[in-house]
Amino acid sequence: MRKDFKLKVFEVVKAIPKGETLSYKRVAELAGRPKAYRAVGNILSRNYDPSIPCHRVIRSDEAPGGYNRGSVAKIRKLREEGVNQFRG
DNA sequence: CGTATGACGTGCA
DNA sequence: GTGCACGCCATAC
Repeated sequence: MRKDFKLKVFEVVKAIPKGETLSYKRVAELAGRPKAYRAVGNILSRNYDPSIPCHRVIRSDEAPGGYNRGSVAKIRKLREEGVNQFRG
């Protein structure tokens, strides 16, 4: 069911280890819909959850993408965790 | 139920 | 290297 995709996305995103980052496409693949990276960002956006490290999810271009709290906060958090500049 | 949107990704000029 | 347009999927209203 498509709904599982959402739950899966949350599981995957929540499974992201500190200091690591996954691209929306990567998450979509792990979630089971390699072509639903579009929905991944959509889900995180429409369903922002404080228990989900969605800030560890970035674009495939190493770009921070967006963030409900502001892209700046996203980058800031990543740097705080150890991600120097999305360049691993 | 049906329509429109979006925190994306890839190709081409 | 940069900018524009299309496609693809699920969610929310």
